[in-house]
Order: sequence, then C-alpha cells, then structure tokens
Amino acid sequence: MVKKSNELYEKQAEILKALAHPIRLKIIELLASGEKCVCEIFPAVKAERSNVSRHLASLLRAEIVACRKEGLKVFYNLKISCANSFLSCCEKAIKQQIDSRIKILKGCKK
Amino acid sequence: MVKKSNELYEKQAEILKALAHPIRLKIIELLASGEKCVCEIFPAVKAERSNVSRHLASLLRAEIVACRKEGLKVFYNLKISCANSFLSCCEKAIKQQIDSRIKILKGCKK
DNA sequence: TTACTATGTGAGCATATAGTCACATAGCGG
DNA sequence: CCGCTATGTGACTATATGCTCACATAGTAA
Repeated sequence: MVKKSNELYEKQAEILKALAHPIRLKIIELLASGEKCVCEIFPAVKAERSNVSRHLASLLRAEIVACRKEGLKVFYNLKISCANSFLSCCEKAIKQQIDSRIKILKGCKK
Repeated sequence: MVKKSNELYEKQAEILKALAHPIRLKIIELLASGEKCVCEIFPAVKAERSNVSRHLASLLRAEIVACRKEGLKVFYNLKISCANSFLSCCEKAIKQQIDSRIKILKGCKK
C-alpha cells in the first residue's frame, strides 16, 4: 500500500468539505447540465443571492467549479469531472441506510 | 430529471461532512483493510485517543462505520461500501488540479 | 474487593462556517 | 454623464466544529 502524505488527506478533506452543503450540492447538480450565471443559479437553488455568491466562492476556492465573465454576468461551470459519480455513490449509501432501516421495521412488525 | 427533495441533499451533505476531515479520512482508509479497535486506530492515525473517539462517534452518527464490542475493546468497521471509489475520485480530482498547475508552470518557463 | 485497561463524554476554549444586510464595483444602455 | 443590473464583499451575529483535559464507566484479572 502506498503511504499517503498528510497534505493529500488535507486536500481531500478540503474538497469534501467544499461539497458538504445542501446548497452547494444543488449548485453542482445544476451545473452538471451546463454552465450557468449567478442570476440563474440563485433562483434555482432558492437561496439569497449574496449567500449563493459565497457558496460559489468556496466551490471556486476548492477548484470544484471555474467561472468566466461575459458582460455583466459571471458564468460558472463544473471543473471536477467525477463529481457526479461521487454524488451517486453518496446516494447509494443513503439508500443502503434506508433499506436497512426498513428491514429493521419489518422485523419489528412480525 | 428526477426532482430531488431537500432532505436528500441534506443527508448527502451530512455524509460528505462526516467524511471531510483528514483524521476521519485516515480512519476510513485504515478500516478499508478490515475492522480495527480504537486502541489500534488512534496510534495509526497519530491523534489523541479522546479526539479519535469523537471522530469515530461522528462517523458512527453518519452511519459510515459500525462497531461491535468485544470485552474491553470496541471494533469499528466500514459500512459504506463505496467509500473508496468516493475517495479515489477525490484523489483523481486533486491530481487533475496539480497537473493543470504544472502545465501553467511549464508555460511560464518557455 | 482492588487495580488496571479501553473507551466514551462533559466542560471549556478557539476557530470556522453560514447567513444577512448594507455597501462597493463593473459593465451596460440611454 | 446617469441610472440600472449583476455580482462580490465587509461587518456582524449565531451556530457548529475540533481539540484538550479531566473524569466516568465497563470489563478484566488478581
């Protein structure tokens, strides 16, 4: 097994932390369908404009998204290609958790 | 596209948040090679015993790990099967980031 | 019983994060 | 130039997180 450096764990944790917020997850999912400007993003995720701006800044810091200016607008796009396999894995895990609870419930009814 | 509920995003964020710490990532990687007791985990991740105990508690809360008692010892094991594909995706992303920086550096040298 | 070991947890502190409001700035159209 | 729109950010508050120390508890062994 390859010995990993502390820095790698820290960088990995940083990316995960940047992903770990419901609004940021919504943004990522939205961007998966193509680049969007802030004025499209904040109504879509149903959050304050300035709040979304900050969430975008933290996604930018973690290099999960990139942006480009076009006139007044700033368009954001996904930079981490595997973000979605990431999230579907996460969903799978949640489904597993729910399934096991259902099994427990069924066991109780018996 | 399926409309996801807010609760799903929140649960997903919860799992990601539970993963998003260098010590917890080390624990997860350690557990990938089989169950371990706390007395093995805390020296391996080089952290305070009580601190590791708290990190294990948060992994437990997120249902990322499970545990069983055996005498004095408590053994922890990985519950989320895809945690590793998760993390290798994360590593891939970091590698991409580094590669693009190297390209920029090379461009400067020219 | 007593002493020891493995683990968990309350209390406290320092720091980080999330959200809001108000204001700043940049580009556009007239 | 002015006024408008899209965006970012400083300042503030509230809450969450991470860490440490000390103490509590449960099981073991003598």
